[in-house]
Amino acid sequence: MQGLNDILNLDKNAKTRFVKKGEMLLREGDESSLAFYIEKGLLRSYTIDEKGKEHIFSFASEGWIIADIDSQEFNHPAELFIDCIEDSEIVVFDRKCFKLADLSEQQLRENANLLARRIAVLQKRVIMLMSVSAQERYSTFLKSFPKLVNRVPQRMIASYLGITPEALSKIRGQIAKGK
Amino acid sequence: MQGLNDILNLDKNAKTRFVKKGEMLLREGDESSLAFYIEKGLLRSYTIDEKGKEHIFSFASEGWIIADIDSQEFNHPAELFIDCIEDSEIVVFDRKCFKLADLSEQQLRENANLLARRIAVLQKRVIMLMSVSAQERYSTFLKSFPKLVNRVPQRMIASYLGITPEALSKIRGQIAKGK
DNA sequence: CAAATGCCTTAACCTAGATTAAGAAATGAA
DNA sequence: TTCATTTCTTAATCTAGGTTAAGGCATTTG
Repeated sequence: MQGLNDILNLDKNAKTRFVKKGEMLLREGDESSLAFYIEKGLLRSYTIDEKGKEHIFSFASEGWIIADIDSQEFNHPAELFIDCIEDSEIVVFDRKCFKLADLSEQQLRENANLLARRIAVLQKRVIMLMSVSAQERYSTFLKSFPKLVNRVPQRMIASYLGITPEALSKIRGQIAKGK
Repeated sequence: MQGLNDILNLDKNAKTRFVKKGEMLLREGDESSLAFYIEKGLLRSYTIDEKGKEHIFSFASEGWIIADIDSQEFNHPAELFIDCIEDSEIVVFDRKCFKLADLSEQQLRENANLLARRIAVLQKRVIMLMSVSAQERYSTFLKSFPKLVNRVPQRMIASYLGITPEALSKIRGQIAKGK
């Protein structure tokens, strides 16, 4: 994962901000190339469909970056909302800086690393969504993000897994009484 | 999309190969950092689950690159199989070269571009898999890849969409008789 | 503190898509 | 060409997970 120092090198204007639970940092439709490095706390990115239902695309806690890379890369307005699940301390920086001609080789390499890791996560996620049951997806989530489980509300975990809170509750019940 | 010239610059050992329909280029478990640029033809990458069922992760036709970026980035054995849907002409190159210290800034920038675009595709795919019906996913596929529709067998399109061939056939039937 | 709002669970019912099966059409090999 | 194999379709049945609804806990907020 890309660290804070790297970001401060990439964008000299990066600023630390303290944000409150529920505070919205990016809205669908925004023309923004901002990204957020989480110093402390927990954020999420998500879409809202025509029926008003939220679909969580990612969580990001300490040491992670959250942004709408898709729309930024193609200069589209944001598809994702980003807001805070906990009061958080974040570093706000501009991903436009990642494209500037005056980046060093070292910085370019770090950027490529960041992107490659994100691809890895997404590749796994797509394969999971296509091939395994909700129960297995939940088990995998528990193994992959053990520290998030107690910080993220159930309904958001359900949304991340692509199921309803009711379905997750049922699955948890089944696991509790020994499968 | 990264072009052929860029690849030849990145890996001087890149070689053109003519491969037959059905020919397997990468197997799950392989320790390989090969990637394939498609000059002409059509390849696919996919997993096979415990029940022996195939799940297609991606197609790649003229001008595209196909590889198991996840396992390559983390030096894991391959999770994906890659084989040919049509007789194809491809350029085989080694993604290890993308990490070497002597790449030019220009080449690093092209690599970052390639990765960012892949992220964009995957972000859209994850959101689709989580939030829209099989029928809508098929419609989106038709719009996104109109040239592939007649070259890829239905059952593979179904697999890419995360549904069974029977379900896709039913959907096509419904669309044919005016929704 | 109490009221209010959200969060989690349970349970009854419903539906999209899976499974199974079988026949028709296309493809390929000899 | 013929036979065999794979692909596509249709239809009957089944099931994971969605929907709706209602009650019990938490946690905000005044």
